[in-house]
Amino acid sequence: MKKGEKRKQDLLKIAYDMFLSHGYENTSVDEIIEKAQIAKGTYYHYFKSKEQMLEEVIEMMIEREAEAAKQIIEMDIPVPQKIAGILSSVKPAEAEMPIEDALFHPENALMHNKVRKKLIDVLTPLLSEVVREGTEKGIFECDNIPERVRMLLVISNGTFNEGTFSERDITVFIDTAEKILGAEKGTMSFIYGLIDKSDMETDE
Amino acid sequence: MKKGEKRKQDLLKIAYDMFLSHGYENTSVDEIIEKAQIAKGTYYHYFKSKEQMLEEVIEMMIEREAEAAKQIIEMDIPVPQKIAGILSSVKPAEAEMPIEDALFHPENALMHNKVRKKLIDVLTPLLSEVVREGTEKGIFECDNIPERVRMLLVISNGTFNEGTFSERDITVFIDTAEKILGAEKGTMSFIYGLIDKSDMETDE
DNA sequence: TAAAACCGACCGATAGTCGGTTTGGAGGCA
DNA sequence: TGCCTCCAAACCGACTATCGGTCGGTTTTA
Repeated sequence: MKKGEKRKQDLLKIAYDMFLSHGYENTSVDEIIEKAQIAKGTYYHYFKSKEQMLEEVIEMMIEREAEAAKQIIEMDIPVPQKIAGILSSVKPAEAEMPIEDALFHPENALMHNKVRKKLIDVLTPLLSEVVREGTEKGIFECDNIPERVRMLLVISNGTFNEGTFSERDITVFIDTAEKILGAEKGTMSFIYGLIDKSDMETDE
Repeated sequence: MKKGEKRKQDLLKIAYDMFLSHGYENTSVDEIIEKAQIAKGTYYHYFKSKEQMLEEVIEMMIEREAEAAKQIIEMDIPVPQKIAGILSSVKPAEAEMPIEDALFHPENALMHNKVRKKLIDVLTPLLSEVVREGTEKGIFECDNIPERVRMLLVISNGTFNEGTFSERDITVFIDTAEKILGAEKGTMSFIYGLIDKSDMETDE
């Protein structure tokens, strides 16, 4: 890696950490260059704007998530499990990350949304391939697979990523997923056990 | 209405127009007070910050949408039509508004998302009541109505409000809606005719 | 020796502050 | 009723701090 390339990666890493811990809006370019020990001019030698830097940071995040998804696909596990695994990428499950937590603070809605939107775009084709595999094995029966998959991702995202959710939400989600993909009732019910109950409502 | 209250409403109206036409981020407080012919201090007498003003503007928008939804519910039309009508509130249909158009410009992602998130919260109970009515009439058959309704709103929002969508998306949405609510196949297919094709992909 | 990397003073715009002035209406009083 | 007092709400605009971004120039590197 060339000298400049290394520096750029360092800057991205620093920004990545700061954006997540304090939010994009609350992180100033001055703070970034101060932590990186470089001058303003150097920063703008590598990035044409703060927002363009955000795009690259998001790119980094997406690539990681996509890589994780691809690994799940390669695994020798039942198709429904693969789907559940990838679905967990959109929603922060029991994964190792304090990363995602910060993403939910109201402060950085901008980054939050850019990430999720792109993530859905990236995951749709990957997950579609898995579903197609499932139809061949007779587990699912449906047409328009990419559209259905995207819909699942949108639901998962919109249901489990916005604040809290209830046990019923999980039940309904499983039911809906089965119906969208044309699966036997109960095929996906194991998902219930995978959901991270920590941010679930306890009452009602 | 007291003097001050009137002024505040005027300011909100001005901000509402400007936020929609130029975006929240691209509208400065200076521009607002210039158009309103008041001083900086006066502005901050009514709003503690620009963002807090945005909250109030959004509140205004939500109330209007909710009011429109309530009117649809009161109407003497078949239950599925009511649902389609309210669903159209989340998604800009052939309605009279140049309003919504501006909401989609990438510039004001912030406002866009705040509005949609809140709108879903407000519409969920209203639409749930309609669906309950539908179950009584035997049109739908499902449990956990609020959760299912919210899911429908999330899908509608995530599918038809993010950039472009295809004819297949509509087909799949209708199919999914019927399955989520436990309706006969074809019950909701008239939705197809309601979708504003103007922002639909033409190719593929 | 040229390009890439780097520097930091400077700039314009912007959200928000602050100390002070004006206004209008409620209450006291003749 | 008419007038005065007084206080809070309404209003003012100069000022500040911060921030993203620019620019002309210097140093490093291959």
